[in-house]
Formats: sequence, C-alpha cells, structure tokens
Amino acid sequence: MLRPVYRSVVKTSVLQKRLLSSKGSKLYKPSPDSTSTLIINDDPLVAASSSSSSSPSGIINSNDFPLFNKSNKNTTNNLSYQWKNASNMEFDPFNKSHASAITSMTRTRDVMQLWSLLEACLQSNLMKRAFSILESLYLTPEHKQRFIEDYNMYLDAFSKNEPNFPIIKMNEKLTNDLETSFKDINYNDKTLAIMIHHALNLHPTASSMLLSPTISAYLKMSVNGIRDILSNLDILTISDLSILVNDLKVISLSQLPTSVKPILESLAPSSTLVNNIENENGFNKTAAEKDLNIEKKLEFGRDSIRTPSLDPLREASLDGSMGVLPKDAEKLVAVDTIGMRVIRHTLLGLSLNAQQREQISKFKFDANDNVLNMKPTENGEESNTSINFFEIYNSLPTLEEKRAFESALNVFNQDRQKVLENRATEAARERWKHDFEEAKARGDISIEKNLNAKLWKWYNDMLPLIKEEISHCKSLLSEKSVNKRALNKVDSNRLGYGPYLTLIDPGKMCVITILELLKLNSTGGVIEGMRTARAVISVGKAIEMEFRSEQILKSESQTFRDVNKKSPEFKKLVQNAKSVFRSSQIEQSKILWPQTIRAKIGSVLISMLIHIAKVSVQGIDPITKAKVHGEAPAFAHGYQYHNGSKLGVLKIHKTLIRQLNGERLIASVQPQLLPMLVEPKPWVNWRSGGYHYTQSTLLRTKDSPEQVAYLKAASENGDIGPVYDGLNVLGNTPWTVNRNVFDVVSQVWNNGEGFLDIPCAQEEMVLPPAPPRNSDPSILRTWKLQVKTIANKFSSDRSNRCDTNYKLEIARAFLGEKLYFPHNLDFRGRAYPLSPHFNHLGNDMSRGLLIFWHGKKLGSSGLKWLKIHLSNLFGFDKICLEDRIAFTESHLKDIKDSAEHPLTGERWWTTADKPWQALATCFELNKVLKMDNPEEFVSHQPIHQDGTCNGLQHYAALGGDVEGATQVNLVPNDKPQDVYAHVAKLVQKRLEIAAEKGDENAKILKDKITRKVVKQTVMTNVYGVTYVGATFQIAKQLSPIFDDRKESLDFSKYLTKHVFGAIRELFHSAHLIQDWLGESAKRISKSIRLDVDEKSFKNGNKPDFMSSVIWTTPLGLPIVQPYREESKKQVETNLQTVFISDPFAVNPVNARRQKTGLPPNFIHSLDASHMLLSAAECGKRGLDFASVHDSYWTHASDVDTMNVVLRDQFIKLHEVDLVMRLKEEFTQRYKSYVKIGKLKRATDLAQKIINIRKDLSKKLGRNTTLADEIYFEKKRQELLNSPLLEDKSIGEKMITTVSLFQDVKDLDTLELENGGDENSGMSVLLPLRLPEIPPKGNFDVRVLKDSQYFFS
Amino acid sequence: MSIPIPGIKDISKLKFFYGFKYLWNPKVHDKIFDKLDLTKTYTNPKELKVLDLYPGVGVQSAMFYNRYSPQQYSMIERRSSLYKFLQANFEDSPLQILKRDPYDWSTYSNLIDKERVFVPEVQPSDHINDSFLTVANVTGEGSEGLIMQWLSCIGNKNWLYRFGKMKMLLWMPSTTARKLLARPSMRSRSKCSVVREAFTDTKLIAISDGDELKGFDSKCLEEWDPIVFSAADIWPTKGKPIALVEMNPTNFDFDVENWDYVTRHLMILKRTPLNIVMDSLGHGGQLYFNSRITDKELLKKCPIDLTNDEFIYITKLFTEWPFKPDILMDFVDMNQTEHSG
DNA sequence: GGATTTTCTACCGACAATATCATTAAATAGCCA
DNA sequence: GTTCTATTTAATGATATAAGTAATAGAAAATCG
Repeated sequence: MLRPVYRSVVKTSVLQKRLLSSKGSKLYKPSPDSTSTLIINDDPLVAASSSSSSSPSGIINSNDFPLFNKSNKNTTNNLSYQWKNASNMEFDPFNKSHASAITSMTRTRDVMQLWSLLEACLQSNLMKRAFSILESLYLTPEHKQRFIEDYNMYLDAFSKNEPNFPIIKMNEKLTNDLETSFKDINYNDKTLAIMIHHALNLHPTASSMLLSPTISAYLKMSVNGIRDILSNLDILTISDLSILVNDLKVISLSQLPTSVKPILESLAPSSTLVNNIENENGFNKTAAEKDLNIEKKLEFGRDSIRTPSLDPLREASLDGSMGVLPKDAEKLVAVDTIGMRVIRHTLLGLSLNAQQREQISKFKFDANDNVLNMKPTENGEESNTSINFFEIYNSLPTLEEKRAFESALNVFNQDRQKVLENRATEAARERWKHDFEEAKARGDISIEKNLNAKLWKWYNDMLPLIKEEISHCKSLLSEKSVNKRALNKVDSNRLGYGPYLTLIDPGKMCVITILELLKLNSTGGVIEGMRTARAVISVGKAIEMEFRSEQILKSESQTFRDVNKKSPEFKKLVQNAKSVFRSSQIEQSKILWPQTIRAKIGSVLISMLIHIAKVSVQGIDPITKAKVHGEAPAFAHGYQYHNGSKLGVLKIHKTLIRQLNGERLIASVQPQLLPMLVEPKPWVNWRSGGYHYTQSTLLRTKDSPEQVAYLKAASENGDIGPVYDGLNVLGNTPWTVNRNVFDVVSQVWNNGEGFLDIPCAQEEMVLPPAPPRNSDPSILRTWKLQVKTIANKFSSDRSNRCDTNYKLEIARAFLGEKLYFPHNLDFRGRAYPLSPHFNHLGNDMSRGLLIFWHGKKLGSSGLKWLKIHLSNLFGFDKICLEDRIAFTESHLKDIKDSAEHPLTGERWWTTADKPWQALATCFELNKVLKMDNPEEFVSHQPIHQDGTCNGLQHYAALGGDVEGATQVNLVPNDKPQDVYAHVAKLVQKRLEIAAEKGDENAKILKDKITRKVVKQTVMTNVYGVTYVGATFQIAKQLSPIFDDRKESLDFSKYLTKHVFGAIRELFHSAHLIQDWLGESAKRISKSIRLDVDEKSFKNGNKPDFMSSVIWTTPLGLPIVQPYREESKKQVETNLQTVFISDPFAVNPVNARRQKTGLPPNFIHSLDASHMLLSAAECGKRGLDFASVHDSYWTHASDVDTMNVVLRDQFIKLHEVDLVMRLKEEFTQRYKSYVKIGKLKRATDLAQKIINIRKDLSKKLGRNTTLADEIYFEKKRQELLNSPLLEDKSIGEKMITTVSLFQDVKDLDTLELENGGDENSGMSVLLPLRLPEIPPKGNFDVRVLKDSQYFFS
Repeated sequence: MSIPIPGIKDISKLKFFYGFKYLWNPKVHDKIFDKLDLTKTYTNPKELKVLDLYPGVGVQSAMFYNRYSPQQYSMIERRSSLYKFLQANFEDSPLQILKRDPYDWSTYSNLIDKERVFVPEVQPSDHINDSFLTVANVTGEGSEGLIMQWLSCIGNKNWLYRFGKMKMLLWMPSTTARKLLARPSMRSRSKCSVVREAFTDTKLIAISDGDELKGFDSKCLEEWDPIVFSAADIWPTKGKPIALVEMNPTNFDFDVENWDYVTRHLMILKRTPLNIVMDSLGHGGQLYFNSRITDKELLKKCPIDLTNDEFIYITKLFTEWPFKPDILMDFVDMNQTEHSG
C-alpha cells in the first residue's frame, strides 16, 4: 500500500510557527526554499506510537477481533481466521472495551461532556469559556492525539466570530496558542484550511495583493498534501475554492476533491460569485434562515432582495433570527423556479390524460409549499394541492416514460425531503397560525375549540419566557468572572444547561416542546398524561436532534452558499456534492449531549409550557351544584405511586385529552422520522446512512459504548460491507400506500366504532359501583382491581386508537407518494425501519396499507403465488401449495364481494387471520380475475414467504439433525410439515401412554391437545422459555376449557412437562446446541480477564465479572451482548429529579441474562445474516425485497426467484460448521481468561498451589486472596509481553498459580465439577475452557436446495 | 394451674422464623404487662376474648393467659415450624391454636362468620371494646404492609374493627414504630404517621435497645416512657430491633377517600410549603388553595408540619374544589402482556 | 463450604422512581506567619 | 504570598415511599456465616 507522504510534524512545527509569526511583509513572501527545508520525511507512525500512552488495557485487544477472511469470496466457506489488529492507538471515546480501563472510562465520559460543551459554547460565541474547555481537554492525556480537531473547531468559530481579524493577528494567535497554551500540539491540514478560509474572506480592503503569497505559504505548510487541505469542505466554501482556482490560480482543478470538481469546472471564472454582503450581514442569523436565503438565491439569483418583513413572527423572534418562511416568500414561490419549470416540463411531456395535465400545470413544484399532504381534506382542496404521483406513474404506458417521470419526481423529492427533515417545526407553526387566524375571524369561542389555534396561543405565550430564559443564560455566561459561590441554585443550573439552550431558535424549541408533549399523551402507563422522566428526555433529545440537523444544513449551505447556477444538470451536480458532503459531516460528528443535559433542557422547556398552557374548563361546584367555568393549566406535574415507588407524571387536562382524541395527529409525529421520499443515504459507515440530515447509527446500541467500540472497529476495518449491501437493498425498496385499502380503513376509522383490532372511540369509562366502605377488605380489593382493569383497558384502547391514528395519518400524508423506509439493525443484526408508527413491520393494518411502488407483471407463476398468498393470510399455510390455490379458487365469489363491497358486502375478508392484508390481496385478485390474460396484470402486492419456525430451521441445520430438519421443511417433501401439529401429536401420544398407566391428569387432557395449545410454547422454546412461562402460555390456551382457574393452572403445569418432553425429543440436537450455548455463555460471563483492573476484584475472592459474550456473525458484524447490571442515578431537573443511567459507567455483567440471551441471540444473528445475504442477492437480481425478520417479501412474479435465493443463501450460510466456528472464536477471544473453579486437593498441582500461596502469605503477612494471584499473573503476562528481553526472561521464570496450569493437559480429571466432598476441593483460578460441542448429526444442508416448502 | 412458659433453650432450637422476632424474656414481658395495666380496660377479664396473630413461640401468649385467664385465647399461626412448636408446648393448655394464615382476609371471615370459632362482641364506638383484644407480632421486615393495611381497616371500620374500637397490642420493627409514631415536623413524619394520628391513639410500650432509639424524639420518649429491653432478649438475635405499641382506635369524622388522596400527594413533597406544593394535587391546585386558605401562616407551613386536623381542613377545601381531579384514577398501569403467536 | 434466601420468570424492536436526609469529599475563607 | 485549618458547600449514598406479595409458585442463583 502506498503511504501518503507524511512529514514529521514534531520536528517541523516550531520552525513553521516561527516563520508564520515573523512580523511584517516577510510573512507574505516566503521563499520557496525556506519552506521546502521544513519538510522532513520521517515515519509518522513512530512518533505517533511513542507519544501515545499505549496502555494496553485501554484499547481493544487485538485478540478481540476474529473476523472472517475476506480474501476468499465465499466467506462462509473459509474456516481460517484473519486476526485483524485494530491497532488504533488514538484516543477515542468509543474505542474502549468494557473489560478494561475503568479509569479511562470515566475520562471518556468527561471528554464527551467537554466536547458537547465546547461545541455548545462555540455555537453561542462564548469564546472565552470555549478556550477554557479546550484547556481542560488538553489535560486529558489520552486525548492529545485528537486535540487538534477540537482546537480547529475553536479556531473556526473564532474566525467566524471575528471575520475582520487581520490574518497576521490570526496567525499570531495560532502560533501563540500552539506554542504556549497547548504545547506539543501540532496543526493539521484542517487548521490550514481554516486560515486560508479566513484569509480569503477578509474584507476586500485588506491588502489583497498579499493574499496570494499568504495562501501559498499555508498551502505549502500542508501536512498531508494540498489535496488534504482542500478536502475540508466544511471550512472551504465553493467560492473559496473558486477563488483559489480561478482568481489566485494557486491550485489546479485536479487537486480538488472529486465531489466538487465538476461544480467548479462548470463554473466559468466570470460567473463566480463571492458574496461578501452575506458575510457582513448574516452572522447572527440561524442556519435555517441562511439556508432559506441560499435557497432563494439558488432559485432566483442574488438579485432577489429580501424585503423587510413586518410579519409578527419575525418581530417576535430573538435578534430577528427566526427561521420562518417570510411572508413574501409565498408570492415568490408562486413563480416557477427554473429548475422546477424543467420538472414540470418533463412531466407534461409524458403521456398524460387531460386531468393529470391540468393537475401538473396547476401544481406548485415547490418543496416548501408542498411537503406532504398534511392539510385537512374537508375543504375539498385536495385536487389542487396534491398530485397522486403513483397514479400518474402507473398510467404511463412505456418504461421510458416511467423512468423519466421517476427521475423528475426524484429531483423534486430531493428538495421535499430536505424540507421535510429540516422545516417541519416551521410547518407546524405556520399551520397553527393559519388556524388561529381563521378561528379568530370566527370569534373567541372557536379559538378555544380549535386545537391548533390554542397551540398557537401557547406558542406565543411561551416564546417570551424562553427568550427571557435565554437572555438570562447569556448574560450569566458572558459574565467575566463567574463567582460560583454567589450564584443561587437556579443560576448555577443555568450555567450547566445555558450553553445548550442558546443554540436553537426559541420558536423552534416552543414547537418541539408542545409537539413532544402531545405525542407522549397516554404513554408510560399513565392514564391521562405521561411520565415526567420520559417527557423531559424526549424533549431534550428532540431539541438535540433539531440542533444536529440544523448544524448539517448550516455547514452545507455555508459551503455551497455561492453556488448559483440554474440548470437542472447543475442542480443535480450540486445535490450530489451536497450528499457526499453531508455524509462526511455526519460521519465526523461524534458529539452527543449528555443525558443529564437533555433532561435539564427538557425540564426547563416543559416547566415553561406548564406555566403558560391553559385550557378553559368547566366543573360543578360541589356545594352550590352550579356549573362553574374557569381556566386551568393544560399540563400539571404530579406524582403517582407504583408498588410504593414514586413516579413523576405529567398530567394532561381532560378537556385537552378530549380535544386530542378527535384530532388529526399528524402534526406531532416526529417529522424527521417519517418515511423518506427519496432513497435513503446508503450505509457506508457505521454512523452514516438513512436520513439525509438526521444522524442514525447502523446498530441500535443500548447505550453501551462496548457495542459501539466493536462496531466501529469492524466498520473501520471494512469488514461489514455485506451488511451494508443487504441493508441498502431494504432501504431502496420503494413503497406506496394502497389507496383502496386506505379508503376502507379511513371509512371504518371515521365511523368511530370498533373494527377488527381497532378499538372503538370511547368518551368515558364505565366503572362498577363502589362497595360500602366497611365491606370486608377482600371485597374492597376486588373492586379496586376491577377498576384498575377497566381503566387499563380504557387507556390501552385509547393509546391503541391513537397509534392507529398516527398510522393512518402518515398513510394519508403519503398517499400517491413514493416512499422508502431507511433501516438499521438491532444489536444482533436484525433489520428494522427507522421510521416508527407506520412501516411494514407494523400490525396487519400497516402491512395492508403498503404496496410496492413498482409494479411487475404476474407472468407465468405470479397468479399462483397471489392465490397462495391469500390462502396463507387466511391461516392455511401448512397445507400443500395446490390445496392453497384450491382454497382461493373456491372463494372467488367471496373475493369479488370483498373487493367490491368491502364494508357493505359479506365481509368475508374480515374472517382472515390477517384481514387487512387479505383485503389488499382481494383487491388485486379481483382485478386480475377480470382480465383476459392474467399474466399481463401488473401487481404491486408484496407476497410473503415465511420460514416454518425459522429459529428451529437454523437449529436443525446447526445440529445436522435429520429428524428436526424434516420437521421444519429443510428436507424436500411433497407436503409441508406442520411442526406444531406434530408436537401436538407427540404430546397426545405421551398422554395416551400415561393415561393407560392410570394417570388421571392424562385421561382428562388427552383429547384436548390441539395445534394451537402447543404453538406458542414451541415457538418460544427457541427463545428459552422456562417451565413457568410455558405453563402460563398453556394455561391461557386451556382456560376456555376449564372453569376453575386453579384447576386450569394445575393441568397446565402437568401438560407443560409433556410438551417440553415432546419438544426435546423432537429437536434433540437443537436442545443440545441450546444447552451448549447457554453453558458457554455462563462460563464466559463468569470468567476473569487478567489485565482487568484489580479494583474490580476488591471483594477478595468474589470479583465482579466483566466479560460479556461477543461473537462475529458470518457477515462480519461483531455482536456484543449488552446485558450488564444497570447503574442509574438521580439527576436534578427543574421539575423533579429523574432517574437515568450513565452510559459510561462500568458495570459487571449480568451473567444470567448473558446466559439466557445467547441461544436466541446467536440464532437471531444467523437469521439476520441469512436475511441480509438474501436481500443483497435479491437486490443484485433486480428484485424488490422487504423482510420482517423471518418473513421475506417480493413481487408475485419474483417469488420463485426469491425462493431459490433464500435456499441458496441458507445453504451457503450453513455449509460451514457455525457452532465449531463459534467455539473457535470464543477460544481465541477468551484465550487467557481464567475462571474460579475447584481443584481436587489430593493432587500434585494442588500441593504446588498451596505452596505458592504459603510463600506469598508469608511475604504479604496476611492470607492470600485470588485477587493477589490475579495480580501476579497479570505481572507475569506484562513481563512476557515486554519488549525488553530481560523483562521477558524474568516473566518466563515466574511461576504463578495460574501459570502452573499451562502445561496441564488432563484438566478434566483434576477439576471438580459441582459437588464433590467438602474437603477435597479448593478454589483456584483455572483457565477458561468451553464445553465440548455436541456431535453433529448427518443432515446435509445441501438437500435443502429442492425443498419447496422451506419458505412458503 | 398456670401454663408453662417456653424457655430460651427450647426456642433457640427453632430454625425458621421467617424474619419475625420475638421477645422471649419473661421478666421483660412482666414489666410490659405491668405497664399496660390491661385490667383498666378489661375490667372483667373473664369475658375477654383475645386473638393472637403470629404468636410465634407463644411466650407472651402463655404469660397473658396466666395473668388474666381470658374467656378465649386463640392463636393464629400457620408457619409450620412455629405451629409445631406451639402444638408441642400448648397442646393441652386452654390456649387455642389455629393453623390459619393471619395475612389472609378470609381467615377472619371464616373464623368469625362461617365457623363461628371466634366470635367477638360488637360494641359501640363510644369506648374501647372491653371484651375483645388483639395481640399481634408483625416484626417481619417485609410484612410492614400488613400493619398499614390493618391501620386502614380502622379507617374503614371493617375487618376486626367492625366490632368497635378494639385495642391492639402490636409488635413491629422499631423503624416502623418510629414512622408510625412520628409527630408533625419530625423527620420520620410520613403519611402513615398521619394515618395513625387520624384513626388511633397509639403509645410506645416497649422497645429494644439500639441505635434506632435515637430516631425517636426525646420528648415523646419521655412522654411514653417505654420499657427499654436488651437486644439479647429477642430471638432470633440477628436482625433489627423491635418495638411494642398499644393501638386504641379513636373516633373520627371526615371524608376518608379524599383525605387519603390529599395526604398521599402532599406528603410526597413534604418539605415544600403549601403555597407551592398544592399544584401537585391537580391542575391549578396552587391557585385554588392559595385563594381558599385564608390563614397565611398555614400557607407557609410544609406538609411535614401539618397536624391531621390541618389535613382534614385541606381535604375539606379539596372536596369543595369544582375542578378537583378524579381521585379514582390515581395510579399507573405497568405494561400489560401483549404479543402472542 | 452448605443451607437459606432471594430472584427470576422467552428474545428482539422499547423507552426510564424520586424526595429527603446523612455522610463524605471538596472547596473556600480565614488565619497567621 | 503561602500554607494550614475551620467552615461551608457539593456530591454521594441511604432510606422511605404504598400497602395485598401486580395476574402466578417453584427452580436456580446468590448470600451468609
């Protein structure tokens, strides 16, 4: 590999600094040779490694990464490992393994907090404080390597803050900072980029003559080459680059980063614009407004003058920085932008009917005005404001036209997506205002009645409060000397959250707070309200999220602000460059707000809202019985008890709740997390993918830095490409809303009645009358329980309805749109859509509402699969395919009726297992059946192929279990096997035998065993359900048969034993593997890593076990089981203290959960791998693909192809002995770990250990502990690994209680398994050994190739 | 003929006490009985019926019987090891041993109404019931809830309190006693001390020596002058100190449900003055109560400083509040089971 | 080292106790040389 | 101006909260002497 030319920064820096700091014009005339002498080639790695603190415990051990060898294309076929060395010696907060480094963990936390604070201070122009934070960061030794990045952040902010600071002074400052304040810190190319940018943007009156040499000087100082300087697009704007290339001509085009090169190429020198006006005026504007201006400029050219606005919104805003759409913008958007005119032109050029034509010509192709259909439809204005793109797309006759349409739509949607992710709060605010003004025109009463009008009132009341708070914070923060003692509690709190609060536009914060609280209504088990803890954190998170996307948008528009060309081709270029830019920005941001800050911010905002939000209420005076009207706070903070524990709650007033129930809730859906209108950003990196402006991580880590550390290392090693591939296929599947189904759901919904799983709308709950107070306590108690049950039902119904409302509203908003679901993974690798509420993983209704955007002709086999699909949805999925087809064909009449009269007809579809999806299928089938040639029918319906007990399929393949494999359809068969029925049969047989022997229970139960009784238990058995749990499941199934609950439970207990027995018998080898996994997990989680800090061994002989179970999936994804003891702390906020966990705390593992979790998690990691492999392959073959874990979806015509892929990939996955590989990985990873075990006392080895202990005891003057032994063994290991030969030889001679085991081969004979005589065993440290793998059976997974019922 | 009292030697052989603790030293018991001076209430012990809940090893039971020879003395004890012990020691004595669970409400309805094994006399509430006494030992650390439930039964006038104002001699952990007996403004003042104040007249009779004593107010201790006995007089010796209180129900007249809601919520923020804390009672509470409470001094007080009478006053205002919240819905429901096959 | 007591209770997506008092650690003021 | 101590403040830890052991009960892990 070619290494870029490094220059030893250590040696050059001082000289360079001296050069820069030299006074006068000399600086601007650097002689070429003087700079070149500064370049000293030296191996930077030597310097880096010697300066790093290289604590081995602080960094992931190289042993930690057994990854698959990528050299062989068929990864699964290769058993050899490539032990990659994650020799990342830099300090990085995530790069810590939990097993070690307790101290650096706390430092990590400190650094994280300092970072977030630094960022906040820089944003708020608190330069002094920022500098002192820098000083603290500088003192963290592990952080030195990265410190320059923080300094760059500071310098950049400084430059923006003082745009007219002469470059000489700037240079002096830089020199001074790096030479005195932060010794040993060297600038990097970004530092230079900042200086260049500063120089370029100085007021033009500055001696521009000298500009060129200055810049040349900086360019020559480059550490990694000029290219590297220029790649800092977050610093150097396009116009900067343009000047450098075209005006100063100090660089050539070829040196530019590839993503922007084409833009600059197309910018002719003459048309380059450097907008200095913007520079002068625009500093205190928020990103949004800047962006808005950019947008406008992009569209109308720079001549469009911003007219001063009298809009009250603007007046109200703090320093005029409200990022709202100016009123005059509406006028402006009415005029077509050129780019959009082109889109319209394109669209009108397609084959459209008259109506479509009219729609398009009326339609305003402006992203700001037409984000989504969120406006009420009652006014019937729908036809004007929205276009059903799906219909148009479908009506286009040729593929070319479709392509052209999609391409035009995509350009439009790119803009809409941007607006969607960035302008949602403004949109909400606009809506409120609009409604308010309308209501106002009608009178005060209608203001009260209209929710949005009320929200607008709250907004206006809250805004000044926030502003006041912010100005408090600002004045407090800008005080010269902060006398901490003189501060009251409120102010010292402000000092903490103040820097963050000042970051975001106050108006936005209002909107976010209000929306979050409305969204959280009836969550957390609270009857009419929410948990305070959740509320404050949600608001805090939402604020942070807003800030993040604002940041990205801001830097993006900063960089591209002067790009001003109107051709659509150019626009595409810019869009492309921007997305590359965003990606790298998101990638770079590592800063997260601490949880405590989120909570504090949230509480401040919420308490303001509580203070001002009022609703008018009426009650009855208990004395006079007269109706009383009044005003009450809409939100109230209080507490409720649960099992004696207090729970902070935020109650919402009944009046408001009633209003919310009748409301369309679309507004409060977190807009950043809606489905996307364009393809998600592809996953290329562990934290870059999905939404365009919202950061999401590849893995849903449970606040576990350990998981992140492994993921990051794998990502940086480039090991998880296949994961990205699969995930990107999932994300790139376009969907649309099934209008037919939507209309039916909508009708049902508006009806307000209960329908299928939609509960009916209920106003009040009906409670049984209370018994007299002096009734027996037991009677009082049953009544209380009744009330509780009813209330629970009521509130769960309501939240259910609310959830349905969300789904429906999102669906409505996306009617006729092309939509995408960005995905990420849970910690085992299973994929989930990022957007909540409405997605294809949702309930039956959500799934029924979704169809593929692309249609495919049924072709020869499509109709067959469509029919089978319907049969499956009705629950007939365990009969052979022909019978399923026959089922559908025998119901053609019902299908027709269901499709044509879904609600008024026989409603046959409602009898299906999955009625809404069945209805969707009926609609298609009905259309197909009317066609002369069904093969020509264009189908959009996803067809599902489900694995029969997917977990058991994997187990069977792992164990090579022929019997089990047969049961789960791994073996070709002319008829699908029904596991559940089979288990039921086995249980039945057992019962019959028992009954013959005179077993009473068996006699009663033997004829009551159905498939249904055992189904859940068989399923959950894979997840390691316990005897007790299974008993409950079975009791639930049996309860209709027996009247007495007690009796039913007794029978269930009995039955459970037999069911368990039957399952064990049937899937014997699966259970052996399950046991093996469990035992391995137990041993690992009870093992000790030697280089662990002795502190965790403080309890003498009882250490805290720190090692969690870690493995790598066949796709290379490292999986860390995050189960640890949680440590939570109380954090003070404005409202109350909240109880939150500290993510950087180092906690011992929860061995139990590690143990019970491994079997299911391992299997899930395999099925996830299978899914991703299949997805990638299907993607390659041009299939539209979606998945719900073990259910795979595609077009009817492609089902056969997909099935082939599924089987191939499954075989590919299991051709390797995965269990063996897992064991090898474990053995390698936990190589030098020890466990506490018992050794037979009557052995030589034991005697030797006793002698060592005696010696040691003498030396120490006390009894030895295992901790001491660990200490010495650790010492020995350190010596052995020492580079010094003498150390090494000392180490080799050293004998410890652990080293004695090195050469022992027959440990089994020496170790006492549990039990044994009391005196024969003694506690010693034994090397960790894993149990033997159960023998593999004879099943050859390759026979699967011909099993048609594998997935069906 | 008096019943022999089990000695510490026999008692110490017992292994299982389920976390309960018993005073075994007869001398201390004697002192306690002297102090209790029960004949003042039970002028005619021959008509007295005593219910002994969780009698444990029965030392106190036997000594009681020996002293007063009541008409009926029934011990309710279900825990097998202790039941066996009682059987072995008192099989032939007049003490009645019933293997029932004192925790279970049905035990009482069965005993009293169904089987009529133990039928106390109903007496009006103008005096302490002079023919019915309950003695109980609820010294288990985890059984504090039972005491609290019994207390609320006084408020409901159900359970054994349907027979009138029945006296109860109750052993409990010292910490529980401290909480119950706390008076306004004391550190341990909590909702249950208000409940105690509302429904009963309770005195500390005896307490084992130890650090826990420090938690009690010295003035109160002076007033009650409890018998302080050594921790060594308790078996099993390990564990926390215990105390004996005498609980006499009192007359009360207020809306218990609303009062319960008000006290429960106010005592959460027991150090927050009333003029602020009222918001936690419901939407707009602060505004309402600040306008209704005329006594400005009261508004400055914190819940912890309030007497029960003051709580009753606040409750009255609360019930008169036109916009008062629904007190029935004052609970959270934890995620119920969903998800199926 | 062995019995008693406590802790679970099928995996994942998922989402959470809190007020107050006592004690300890840290920081500041004061004090004096 | 420093160093040492007294005093105050911040941080941390402990404890109580409500009041049928949430619907349930028997095994496995953890604790304690």
